[in-house]
Amino acid sequence: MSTVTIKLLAEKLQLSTATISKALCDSHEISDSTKKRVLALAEELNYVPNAYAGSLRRNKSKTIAVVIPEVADSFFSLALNGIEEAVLEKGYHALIYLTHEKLDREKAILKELTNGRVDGAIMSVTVETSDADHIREFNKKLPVVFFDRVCNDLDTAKVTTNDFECGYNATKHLIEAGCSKIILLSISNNLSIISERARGFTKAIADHNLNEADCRIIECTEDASCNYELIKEMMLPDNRPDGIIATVEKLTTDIYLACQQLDINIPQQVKVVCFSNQATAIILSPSLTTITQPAFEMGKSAATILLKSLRNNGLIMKEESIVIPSSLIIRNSTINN
Amino acid sequence: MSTVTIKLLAEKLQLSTATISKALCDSHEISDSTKKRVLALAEELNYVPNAYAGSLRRNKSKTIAVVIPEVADSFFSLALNGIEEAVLEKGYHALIYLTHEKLDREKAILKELTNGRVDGAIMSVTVETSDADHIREFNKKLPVVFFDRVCNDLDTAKVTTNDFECGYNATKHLIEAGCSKIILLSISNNLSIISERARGFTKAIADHNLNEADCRIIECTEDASCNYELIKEMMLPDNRPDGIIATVEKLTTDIYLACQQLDINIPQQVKVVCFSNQATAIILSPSLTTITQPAFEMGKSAATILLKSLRNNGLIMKEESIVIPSSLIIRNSTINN
DNA sequence: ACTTTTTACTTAAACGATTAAGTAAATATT
DNA sequence: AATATTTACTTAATCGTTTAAGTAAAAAGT
Repeated sequence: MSTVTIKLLAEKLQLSTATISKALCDSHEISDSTKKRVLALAEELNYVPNAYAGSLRRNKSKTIAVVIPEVADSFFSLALNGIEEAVLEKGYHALIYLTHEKLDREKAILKELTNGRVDGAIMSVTVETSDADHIREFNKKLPVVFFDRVCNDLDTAKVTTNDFECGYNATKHLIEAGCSKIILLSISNNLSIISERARGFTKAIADHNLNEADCRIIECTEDASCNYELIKEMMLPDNRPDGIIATVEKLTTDIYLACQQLDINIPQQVKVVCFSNQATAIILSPSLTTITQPAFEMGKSAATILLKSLRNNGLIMKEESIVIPSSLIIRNSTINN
Repeated sequence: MSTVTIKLLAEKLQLSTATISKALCDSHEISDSTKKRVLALAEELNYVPNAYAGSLRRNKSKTIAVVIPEVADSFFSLALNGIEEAVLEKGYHALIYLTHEKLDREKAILKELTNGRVDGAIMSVTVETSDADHIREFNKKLPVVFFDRVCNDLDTAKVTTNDFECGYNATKHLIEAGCSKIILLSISNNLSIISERARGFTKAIADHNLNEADCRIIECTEDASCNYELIKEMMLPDNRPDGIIATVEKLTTDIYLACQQLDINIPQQVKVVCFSNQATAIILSPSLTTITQPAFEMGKSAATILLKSLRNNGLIMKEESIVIPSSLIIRNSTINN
């Protein structure tokens, strides 16, 4: 019942460990008959090479790290599925680390990972990540690919979606549906994705000559109950918006609940569009207009880029960066009457 | 810029590697002054111990595997968060593997993992997993903790929720709300959780003297569009149910859509309860009665049990098994009038 | 003052693989 | 037939740690 190693195989076959090792990777130095004997015994004894012995010797772990804020919303869930698919295809392994939006966690994780445990990382930064020193330090040793929430002052491949355009189009869509007092619910202006969406929002407001004072950007917090109160307050009659854009999925519930509570009709009194990948968008009442991100593809692309670079020299071409467009799916929450 | 190893520290301080190693783990064999010098240099040079060298030597990887079907629905997402929390707390690492409900994948994953890569596994089996030989084989070498979808013929710790009761209570709730033709939407009777829920369903039907011919169990498939058609067909006027219990979250959308399409009113014509952890249940129209599982806690408990066993001898007490109850949250989809 | 114990190290083997370098026998070349 | 090359191995070093066993000097015990 002891573990089956190359050494054991060697003993049983009266060969050296070198021969076994070479036979197993089909080296030309080994005769066909020996290869067959080795393979047969390996099969019989259920030999599985020790993962770490090889990693240590070759300084390659065949493992990548996925460092993301949470896996709670559907974006990261779907992205993780995409990552796993790419990783599986190439025989790699994926370690998962959640930062819970804490910069300190992100730093600690990256520092520990420079010890050979992984060959590279895919990450989406926390809301707190404003400077990129810790990532740059990591990146001196190992390749990094960003997806979705990127760090722009780091020169590496990034997989993003067209956040600026989406911010613009969502706003334009609301304006065309008749909105003139539009609010963008943000969560952090640190975040690349949010600031891009906000830029698109602002530009659309300007391009369409809306009163800029009526179109504000409101920062929400990490605390769901706070957000609910914030949104309710925002919806008080005196300066109520007629359009809302939520930059993150989880605000959907707060918005719908607040409107229910205050007896405000969507879409008649306020139109709503959310950046969201929720499957339930279609069965909400009214069904929710969303900007749906290509989450799965983004995860898969990021992993593919990283793995490709690992096949070469571990150098990542910034030019590998890719923008995969999201789609505005118009449903009843923004349709007139 | 070369990697900082114990050997390098040893050279710089004119000490042996053994001394460095011992100093770093605060061994009593090393003087305080030496320890200080070592720690200081290690800090200065940003020494991080090579993960695999240690793993190889001690035959411990400080890594566990999470083997689950998908990470698409909110149950597994939340569970993964719980697992990550426990793993983080103990300084472990988590590798994630998705089986995509394929038994072959599950087998291949488990086989590869017997090579020292992980110290144990947490798993929730696929719908195809009817016999447990491959898991038993794995379990001969390494500890396994099941959560949610368990294998009952394996003698190890299991973290489950009270599926039987929940099946019973959901059914009872529908009966008390006036339903008499209740349908349970299943996905596979292989699955421990589903068969338990179905047992509860059947018992409640019997206990309340409902006509058993009117209360069927219908198997859905992996294919979402099929399920939609299936549900639509089921809702045709001739033998339409007045109550539906969905054993998995993803069926929610199909049910609501089918009812919208066929202009069937929930809850007046049909009452619906779903096993679901979706945050949006509350804003559906009507809001959805759910059996909400303690997903986060289940994941965390499973990880905690595994890690605890690893601290000891890697032996898992079946007695560590724990059942964490779900809650029936009654909302408008099952309320009369 | 002598032995014993403790302190603070070092030496060297080990974990399980890979691989450069060496070697003896078989085969090919001239 | 003598030399060169190829084949099919083996030996031994290596990756970066940990740890059992060894050791010399200092401290303690008698």
